[in-house]
Amino acid sequence: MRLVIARCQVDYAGRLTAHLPLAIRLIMVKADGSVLVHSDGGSYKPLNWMSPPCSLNVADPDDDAREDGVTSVWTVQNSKTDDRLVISIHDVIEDATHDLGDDPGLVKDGVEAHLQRLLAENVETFGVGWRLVRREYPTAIGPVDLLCRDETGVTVAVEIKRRGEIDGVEQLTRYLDLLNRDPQLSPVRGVFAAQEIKPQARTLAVDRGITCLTVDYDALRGVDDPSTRLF
Amino acid sequence: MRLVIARCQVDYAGRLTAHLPLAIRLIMVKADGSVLVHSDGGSYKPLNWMSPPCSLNVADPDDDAREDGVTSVWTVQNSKTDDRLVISIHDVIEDATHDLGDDPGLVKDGVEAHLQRLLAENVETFGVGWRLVRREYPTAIGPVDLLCRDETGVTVAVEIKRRGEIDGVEQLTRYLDLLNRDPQLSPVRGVFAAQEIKPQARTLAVDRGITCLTVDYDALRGVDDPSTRLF
DNA sequence: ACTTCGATCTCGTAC
DNA sequence: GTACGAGGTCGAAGT
Repeated sequence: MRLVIARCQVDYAGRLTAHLPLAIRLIMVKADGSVLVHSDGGSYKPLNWMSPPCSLNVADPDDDAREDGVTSVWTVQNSKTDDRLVISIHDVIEDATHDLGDDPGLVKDGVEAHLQRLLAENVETFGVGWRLVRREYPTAIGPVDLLCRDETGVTVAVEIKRRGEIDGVEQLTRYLDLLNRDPQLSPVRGVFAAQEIKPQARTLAVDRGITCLTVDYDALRGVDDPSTRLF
Repeated sequence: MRLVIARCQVDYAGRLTAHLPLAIRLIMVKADGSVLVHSDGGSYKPLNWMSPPCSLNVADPDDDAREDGVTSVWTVQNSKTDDRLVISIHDVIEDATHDLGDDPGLVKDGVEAHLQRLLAENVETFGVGWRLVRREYPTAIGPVDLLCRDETGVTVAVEIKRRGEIDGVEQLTRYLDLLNRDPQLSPVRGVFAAQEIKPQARTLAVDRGITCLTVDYDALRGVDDPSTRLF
């Protein structure tokens, strides 16, 4: 990884065009060739960047640029698209390179996929006698998270979210409209399951006859682990 | 901005939990207190980070950690939420601080707002004889991007997106429901215009009788009067 | 202050 | 490889 602190100007042309006026910034060149331009604020997103695969070319400025104080022009060109980042460097304040080696990568826990897997493996969370028809049941407008049958054999579409908001209720409503057109399945009822359901989403769901279920992720994970089972 | 190259382990606990095994990484501490942990690959997103407002506390490791080789423990705590990032530092390879000053910020061109302006100025893109009634036509549930009349005088509501997805079709549907209640306007038909329309969004739109149109931004900018361009 | 929505979204994952 | 949805999304514009 190469870290350069420099007074520079940056221009991006690709999916849009963007321009950064002259200022001191950090330019990070990663081992895979990607380039990030960071200022000393904001959040994790760089002001400008180029994603891999790309290549960096360093050239001398033309006469006009040299007169403006440019000492070096870095062109970062994406190898697949025609996206291009041009960094006009005026002054280099620091330039250091370090070998970081490979990164073992991030391990995450607690995202929606885990919740869906846990619920698929424990459909009795919804009620005794429930059966899973399939996970990611396909429809023309996208897959339904879980398709189940309840203890009476009625089909149930389950929408799972980490945080239940109105969008999720709308999504489930669309699925129910579509599924209920299929005489093989109809009537289909809906369950909206989330770790946390916003009051507005709950109100809308109930108004549409959709059952809401808040799920305790830690408790559900506990069900999976025999050592923590109560009996 | 402080740049530290260090062999470290990182743990995040907040909206999810995440863990980074021991490796050499770049730790960036920005002037606003935010912290970014980058590896030497991937794209612009850090492996882990803490957004402002937050504070950094440096402490000595406890005995267990010290035996594992930890020399210093950095705790970055968000001031608003209870999100917390814990960086266990084993070896510091470099530690440098630079004053970057304020950044004048990014100037962009080519985003959805520009697409809307271009289409408003070139309604014949939709068909010969079309007229623009107005841009941002106000309704009780928000403004319709473009309200037009087609060559037969029928009112058309146009929803514009850079990338057309299901949300946009839902939005247009709500506008059409509302506009069709107005006897002065009814019948109103819909056009969903985007640089790129996802198959699922297209399916839903067609099912609802909405016309889909993919727009070539560069071609449209080509027919545009150069004097009205941003740059 | 709060909400809504776009984004060079990025990133994972299923098909 | 492509397509789709989630995200510790971030950030800006409008209310």
